[in-house]
Amino acid sequence: MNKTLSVLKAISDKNRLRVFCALLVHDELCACQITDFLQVSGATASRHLSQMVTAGVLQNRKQGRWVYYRLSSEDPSLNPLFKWLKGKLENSMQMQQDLASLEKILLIPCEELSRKQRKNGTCTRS
Amino acid sequence: MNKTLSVLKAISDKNRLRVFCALLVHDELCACQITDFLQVSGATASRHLSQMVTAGVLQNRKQGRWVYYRLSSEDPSLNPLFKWLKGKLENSMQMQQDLASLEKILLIPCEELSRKQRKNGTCTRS
DNA sequence: TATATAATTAGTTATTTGGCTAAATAAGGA
DNA sequence: TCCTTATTTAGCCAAATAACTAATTATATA
Repeated sequence: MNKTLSVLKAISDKNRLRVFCALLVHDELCACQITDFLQVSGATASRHLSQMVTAGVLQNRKQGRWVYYRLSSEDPSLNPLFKWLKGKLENSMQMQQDLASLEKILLIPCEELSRKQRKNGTCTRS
Repeated sequence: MNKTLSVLKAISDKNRLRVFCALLVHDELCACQITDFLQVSGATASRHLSQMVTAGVLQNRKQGRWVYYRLSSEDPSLNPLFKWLKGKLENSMQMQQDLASLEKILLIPCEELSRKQRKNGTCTRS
């Protein structure tokens, strides 16, 4: 039960659920892209992401200085849950808006995103 | 998305998930039985239950002074989630223990359960 | 009608959670 | 090697949450 609870907690926060949705569509996103997308500090994004990894919802890989996140394929028993969430969320307004803003973010190279984040101290969409 | 979030929040607390599990097996339980089962004050149980009703996970019916709760059948789109949870949880240790203690609770008439709860002020299993 | 009582709501308190900044870590390039 | 920099961790604070007791509401029955 505790394992299941941590999975549920990992997706029952708005920002974490938004990340989950984003990864339903774009199978891999960099930490800096997720930070820009959520409009929170890098530290906050990082904490959300690591909670999701710990719960087994996401997995990550490091490539140079960048860390890329994707939905975990480790535990196939989560698939029905993922599928259900996809059905529930794919037509939500929030998700539509998020996907639109992601399109723009994905046009910007990671170096530039990170530079902007460093400069702004905290989240301010240019 | 907010609707889905409130469903997820409704089941991502340990005590609420325990209630959910109990109702997977016993399709209807009285508030006083749930209170005894969770070993919390009646007020606390009541708040958990009403949160689950508000989220659309449970429904209730009043019969005299007693209120009976069951899983909601209002929104069939929740069924896949319920089914998934059932599969994940039915073999958990916690659920086994909970079902065992429920068996004992169900032998006691509601009047007596409530009297005990009133007397004890707060939760203490006899 | 008055009393007893099951459940809920109000009000309080302690804990948890989510956000921030600053410091630490890890990796690439001069 | 030393510097830059993407991410994570540590430490702090405010808001949300879950627990309790006490007060209220709603229902049955004497």
